[in-house]
Amino acid sequence: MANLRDVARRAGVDPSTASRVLRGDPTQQVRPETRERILSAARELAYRPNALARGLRTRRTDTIGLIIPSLDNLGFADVTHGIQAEAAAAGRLVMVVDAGAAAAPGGDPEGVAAAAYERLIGDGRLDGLIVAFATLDDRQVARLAAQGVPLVLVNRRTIGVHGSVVVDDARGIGLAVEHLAGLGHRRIGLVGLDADTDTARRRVKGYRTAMAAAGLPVEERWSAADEPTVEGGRRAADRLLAGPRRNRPTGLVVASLMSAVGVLAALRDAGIRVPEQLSVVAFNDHPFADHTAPPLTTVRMPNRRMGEEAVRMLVAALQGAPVGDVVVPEPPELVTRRSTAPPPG
Amino acid sequence: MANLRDVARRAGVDPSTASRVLRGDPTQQVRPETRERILSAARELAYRPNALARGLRTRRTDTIGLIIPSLDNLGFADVTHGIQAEAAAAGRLVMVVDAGAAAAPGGDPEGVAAAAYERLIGDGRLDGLIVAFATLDDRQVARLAAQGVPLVLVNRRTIGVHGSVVVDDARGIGLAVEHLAGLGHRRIGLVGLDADTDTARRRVKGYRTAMAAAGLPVEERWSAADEPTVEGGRRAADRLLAGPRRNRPTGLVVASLMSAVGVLAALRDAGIRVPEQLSVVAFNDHPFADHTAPPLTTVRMPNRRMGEEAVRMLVAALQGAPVGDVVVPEPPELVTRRSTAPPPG
DNA sequence: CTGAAAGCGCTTACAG
DNA sequence: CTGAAAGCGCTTACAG
Repeated sequence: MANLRDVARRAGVDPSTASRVLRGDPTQQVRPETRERILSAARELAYRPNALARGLRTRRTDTIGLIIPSLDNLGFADVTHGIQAEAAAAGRLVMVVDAGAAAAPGGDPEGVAAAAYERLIGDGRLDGLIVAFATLDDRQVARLAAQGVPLVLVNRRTIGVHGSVVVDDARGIGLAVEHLAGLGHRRIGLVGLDADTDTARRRVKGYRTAMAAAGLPVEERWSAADEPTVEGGRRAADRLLAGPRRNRPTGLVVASLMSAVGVLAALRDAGIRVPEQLSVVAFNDHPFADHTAPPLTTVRMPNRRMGEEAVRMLVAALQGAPVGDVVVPEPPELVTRRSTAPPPG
Repeated sequence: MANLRDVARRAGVDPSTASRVLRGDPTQQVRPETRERILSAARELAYRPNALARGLRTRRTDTIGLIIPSLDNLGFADVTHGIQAEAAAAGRLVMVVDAGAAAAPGGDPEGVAAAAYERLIGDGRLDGLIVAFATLDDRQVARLAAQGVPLVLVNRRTIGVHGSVVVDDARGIGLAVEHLAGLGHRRIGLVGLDADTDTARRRVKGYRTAMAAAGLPVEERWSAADEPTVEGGRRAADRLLAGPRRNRPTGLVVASLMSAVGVLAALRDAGIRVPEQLSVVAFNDHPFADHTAPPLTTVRMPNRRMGEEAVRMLVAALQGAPVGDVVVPEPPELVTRRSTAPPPG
């Protein structure tokens, strides 16, 4: 593969001149004919600058890292799409670390994420990092940030760490509560997230606020597993069903799409009809919600925007702009499908 | 951030000596006390070798690229898992190019894939490439291979390109046909893949072979869209429903999981009950098949193994081993759920 | 057992 | 307008 010296030789110039032309250096004046010679030499040799050499010299790799607990979380798919698209638009490569997939069977995704960080960041391969790990321990996030690596949090915040993009979780949960209340439900439960993170807390808070605003009593809260998974949702629903039958909620807001699918499955197994006996709304949308049994009513959060915004913020930060803590302004939207109806009786 | 010189200085040795110790160079003898000094200097300084410098020097980056049409194809999720897990186990980073996500809205994923290839490979950031792009044009694949980049194809083959891992597609489709035939179906249709690729062809061939073996007539084949998507499946089913009512198949084998979901949706919209009036089997499995309406009977292909195998082959190739064209030996498995039953009447 | 030198392929002041 | 030099941080023959 041809390198810069080859191009320069063929064009009869010094490598430094070739470099200036090929990089489009705006401060340098180069005679048009020289530039032409260099350009065609490069073309003829199919020259591609070596990213390693360039990165070593410039300390920029035009690559950003994305640390994510699992690519399998459908509620989060749009975030990834937004990140990928915006990165491509900004000419950045993205290196994805799917902690769940990379962890050994039965292994520890957080450990993997941490190790991946160590490797990627310490390595010098990355200009910066997007951390989309809502369940990652705050201290771990703080440690990453402390290393001085440009870092943007997505879908979470941590005290002390600046640079984050979130959606209005409270408003989203609120929409779900309002929807159920509007249908006439009075006993509305929340299947939340166990993790003690800002994101989980904001969803719970949104639930409380909306319930209060609707003049409804805050029902006992059944928490899903630490991870927003189908299994977590299933267990949460099983716990709910094992409880006393009276005063059981007639409507459930589930704080993650994956858990909602598990809730649906548990209810089906228990012979409880949705929505006739119990209504279910999921936080976060995905095309698959059209195809569950029954199709799930969801709150669509502006997740794609969240992903795009995170890339924009990181790229800006790499260029010296101050990072902020933004809430994506695009409002959540209720997507009404078949899993919600007026309460029984 | 500390570099090798810092470590060497602190340990009172030459950088070359520090390098030998830190890399665990087995050919070199180093006095235990020297090695200890170096090791603790590195520890104290939290030294991390710069991957760019090392890669520039050694021409190895321990990173492999993965080009994939879309991370959203649930039928393919296990392939990605296998790749990620095996790469992590082999100490390799993986750079994923999700062509669908990176393409501009309405843009051309194949173009994106090609451009990404150009950039990544020409760049020197990658040691090799896994191409999991069943619909990518054969010529494009051939061109990639011709560049001399170590490359392994996953889930596809191309004449002239050596190094591939596939599953036994024909056997998988055969299992589906046998399942339906065993239930008593005689008119079994195939919703195939449009793409003119080896993979699509092997699935069609599996269908013909299995039908012949069961003594059944080969039904007209309704092709799905080029891409294995929900929409493609929906359109294919609509086309089927628009045809003459008599001789309509009572059982359908759908050559991709995503299309099968679309088929289910179209049938539901048309008021056709599954499985009472029409049975559906999907090629490829995913936990979500438990949650569709109705839950989908599928053929589980050894996709995870396929992904793992691809990484192993690529890593071996990078160490000089010859590449082969392997079919994953693990047999496909029928996962019986609710979308199949004996034919009506 | 360890050091000094060269070089991977770039970019960027510095000259002229 | 263009060239020569230095250096990014490593590794690896080559000496001794």
